[in-house]
Amino acid sequence: MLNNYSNEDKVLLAVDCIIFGFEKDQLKILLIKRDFEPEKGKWSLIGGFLKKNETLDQAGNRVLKHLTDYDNIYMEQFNAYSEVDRDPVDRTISVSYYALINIETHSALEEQYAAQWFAIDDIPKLIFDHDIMVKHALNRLRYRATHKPIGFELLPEKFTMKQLQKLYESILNTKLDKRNFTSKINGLDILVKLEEKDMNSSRKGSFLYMFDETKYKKKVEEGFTFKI
Amino acid sequence: MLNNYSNEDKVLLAVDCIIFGFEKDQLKILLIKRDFEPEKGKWSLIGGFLKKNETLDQAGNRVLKHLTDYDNIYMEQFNAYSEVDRDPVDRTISVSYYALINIETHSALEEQYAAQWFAIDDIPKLIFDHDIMVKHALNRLRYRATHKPIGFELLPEKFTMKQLQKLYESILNTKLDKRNFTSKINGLDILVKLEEKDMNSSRKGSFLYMFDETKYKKKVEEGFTFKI
DNA sequence: ATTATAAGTGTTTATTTTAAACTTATCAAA
DNA sequence: TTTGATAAGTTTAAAATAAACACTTATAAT
Repeated sequence: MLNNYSNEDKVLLAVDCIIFGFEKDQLKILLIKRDFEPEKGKWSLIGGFLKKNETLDQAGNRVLKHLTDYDNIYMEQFNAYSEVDRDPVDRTISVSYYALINIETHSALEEQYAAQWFAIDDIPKLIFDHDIMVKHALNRLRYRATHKPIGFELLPEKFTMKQLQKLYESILNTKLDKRNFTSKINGLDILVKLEEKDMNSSRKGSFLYMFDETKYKKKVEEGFTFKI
Repeated sequence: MLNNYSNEDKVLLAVDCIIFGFEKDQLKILLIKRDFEPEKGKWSLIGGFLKKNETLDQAGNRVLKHLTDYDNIYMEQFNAYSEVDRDPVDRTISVSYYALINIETHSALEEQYAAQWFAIDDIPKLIFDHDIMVKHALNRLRYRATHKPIGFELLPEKFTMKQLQKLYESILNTKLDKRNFTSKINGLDILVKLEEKDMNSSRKGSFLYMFDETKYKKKVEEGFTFKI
């Protein structure tokens, strides 16, 4: 028997990232205009090739750091795509990640890379199989939102209860009852209510909240079922 | 800009399968004795390399067909493993699948391949990162069992309510109350109760059931939450 | 002072889940 | 043929959770 794998086929391995953000009460994803052929000028996910000496997680982080200049963005791997002709240039298998980022603090290099945020219900046609990746990423994010707290990575540091509700509504694609939502979230005991109010959206003003990071992360560990 | 990917690194892509079966009231996985170096003679998952002209799903099916001589085994991809040194021979990324099979009807070629079924709480040390793959596969199977009906692919055609309960218990690693379990399962409306009884386990005999395949598959589509 | 607006808050009902134990069918042995 | 042993089969009540639902309040602008 062989003790090497020299007869096996090698392939290119790409990492593609669905970058979720939340802005103006809308869930959005970040896309770039592809700047090389084929499909140059078409909208595309952010991606890159795995290098010899890095893990997939590292490749994903590298790709995101390049674009956003931030390290340690929250990412989760979710599926590998392997249709033989998915990339017309060369046989490429893609492992996809979704990432959650705070749009305000990561405004960074969007212009430089011809990147643009698109509301989730207004996504243009994407290259290759990227459309289906986005669909799967959204499903995964929905699952995430109903089994672990969400928002820490997506919302600004201080946010209103309404913003949090809108975040859930846009992820779950549904309307929620304000009273039920509030008591469910308060029941999780992951928020800190501040004295401060946001006076932009009403005369009365709405109290701002922050996540209690320790409690939040503990709940992420534990998991639960958030019934919508 | 380049319109090819000639500067990118290519890697080997493997598919590894965690094959679940259910026998003697126990959830089991099928392992083989690796017959080449390195780690020759050690227990290992069933796997193989992705070929140039097949998808990952096809590679998984090919690997399983080779071992069990069956096509169209139920499989689900669940994670890619990419630690740089995970395989000492060459850089290899593994995409893992779990498969569900009916041990009785797939007894097939196990001996020929030095394959052996191991109860899930009695798994030997495995090569490389296969231990962690098994752990993740079990988590995924647990999730599967609490969100879609399970059993069709794992149980014999006719089975008792107790067998089904034992299946759930071994997947979820918990004890369930017989009365609550029965009414929950009956509530799903996916079983057909036969006139026939299995007289092996008691004097009274226990009724045999089959899955109503149409209803079962419909529920698999829909999904639900099975609270344990 | 009045008005307009979004924020904030509680209770009741319906549904789901959990807990919990006795009866029944059958075979084997007396 | 009666009796005993064994696992199969069944139901209800209490508790917890989720869903439905509408009025009051704080504030800025007029």
